[in-house]
Amino acid sequence: MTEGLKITTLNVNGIRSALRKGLRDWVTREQPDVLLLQEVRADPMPEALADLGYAGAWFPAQKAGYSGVAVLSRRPVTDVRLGMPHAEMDAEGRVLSAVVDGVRFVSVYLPSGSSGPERQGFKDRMLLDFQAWTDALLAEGHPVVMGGDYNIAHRQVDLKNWRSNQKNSGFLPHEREWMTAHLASGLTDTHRNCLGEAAEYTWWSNRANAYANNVGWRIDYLLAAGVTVREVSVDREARLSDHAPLSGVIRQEG
Amino acid sequence: MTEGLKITTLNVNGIRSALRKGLRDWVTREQPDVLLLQEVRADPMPEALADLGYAGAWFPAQKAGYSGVAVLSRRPVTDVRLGMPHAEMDAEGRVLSAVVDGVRFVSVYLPSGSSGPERQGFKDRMLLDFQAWTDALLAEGHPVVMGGDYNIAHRQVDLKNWRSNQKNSGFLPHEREWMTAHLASGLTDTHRNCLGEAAEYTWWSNRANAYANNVGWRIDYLLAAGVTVREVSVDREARLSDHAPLSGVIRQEG
DNA sequence: CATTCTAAG
DNA sequence: CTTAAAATG
Repeated sequence: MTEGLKITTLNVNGIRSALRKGLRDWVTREQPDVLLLQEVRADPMPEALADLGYAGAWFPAQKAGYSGVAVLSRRPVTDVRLGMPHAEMDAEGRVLSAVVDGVRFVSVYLPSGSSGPERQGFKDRMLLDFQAWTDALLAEGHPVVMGGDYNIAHRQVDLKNWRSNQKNSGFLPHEREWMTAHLASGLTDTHRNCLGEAAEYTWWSNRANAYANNVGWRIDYLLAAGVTVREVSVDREARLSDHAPLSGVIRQEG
Repeated sequence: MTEGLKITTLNVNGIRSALRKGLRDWVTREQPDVLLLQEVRADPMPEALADLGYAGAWFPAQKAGYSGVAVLSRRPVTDVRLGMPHAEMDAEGRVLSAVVDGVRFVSVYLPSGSSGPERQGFKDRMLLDFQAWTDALLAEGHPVVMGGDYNIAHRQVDLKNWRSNQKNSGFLPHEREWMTAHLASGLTDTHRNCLGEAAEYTWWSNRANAYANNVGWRIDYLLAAGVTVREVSVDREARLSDHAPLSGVIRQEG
């Protein structure tokens, strides 16, 4: 039974750092049933949540200390899938999925393109491949919850300074159009669905005083197909990394 | 006039780390006239002591973040000499000297051999070259004060566990013999001279609880030729790095 | 600005 | 165990 299943997605920016900053306490308090983590950056990832009852799968990058995603769950996990059928992206540990209670949970970490044209090109190629992979996944007809760091703000309300960022990676027109098409392929933006225009940012740069001034971006998403996610919330106060945990609860359709 | 000149030698294990740990406060309190620093590990070294009145010379390693020695002084510094006339060691920034008040002050950082045979071989070659350089320096007939991290404990009293370290770099028989010959070439071990068998350790490993258990080594020296150094002391409580500052005061001969 | 990994001690 | 730098975000 998926009714009432609580789910959280979080870019931890280093699992060890997030543990230092209180991830264990946060998990103990919030009691998510499924955790979708990105940018784990530790191989092997410390099994620091095992004693809290979480098991699941890691998919690290080939390069040590870089990228990597995880799906952790307090309920049995089956049918783990590491990566997409595409060597280029899979070397960086960016897509991992597993089934819990009949729902396939996907942890995804799309690349940043902000370090230069080469990485933007990589990001653009991954957008194409990830959409193809998503299309095939949705065609299977099973419920899907997809969470992660997309490194894309969809609309103007999804970042503080949209005007000055129109030429910056993360808010480029073709990235925003990709996100529109991604959602149109059959995924609900549950955060927008629950909170509408009041949607909150999920990431703040470490530079300057971005967090204090709430100069943020909404680049983390909780998307759903064939299942409903309610009570979506962003824990802005958590400070477990430069991203905020994004959580929701699975409810029966209708 | 060199009478009363206060001198300190210290392996800072990263000048920035030592600054974080209170090097500025320590210098303000102790008021050394000449500072001989080793393992500066920053290029360019922050000029963090300039406003306290210290100027002098740096000799960094070619490799960033590695080794490097400095001579800093509150009195005018002349005749700076970078390295020895030997390319192999000078790439690692291990010997630097300068004249203050007619005395040549040498900051020396002999290599560690503990990481393997290759580095022990390098250390052994440097022992030969450094002794030849020292012989030539002493032959000039001017007063010399030489301070630094020799990475050699001379006698059994100079380390806590001499028995178990007889086959470890830093207490190898040929290293100890080299130190005996080094002193015999005309240098006084001012620390032993002042404190005798009560000589204190100057370095404690970061591993285990070496400092708390005083499992240390005396591997830093303040040596003198043609000039007398009195009131030699080790500031075990300073905790500016894994080494303790070793200080003394220059007094007139006799 | 913050992270992890590396080489080195 | 600790450091500084490198790469990366």
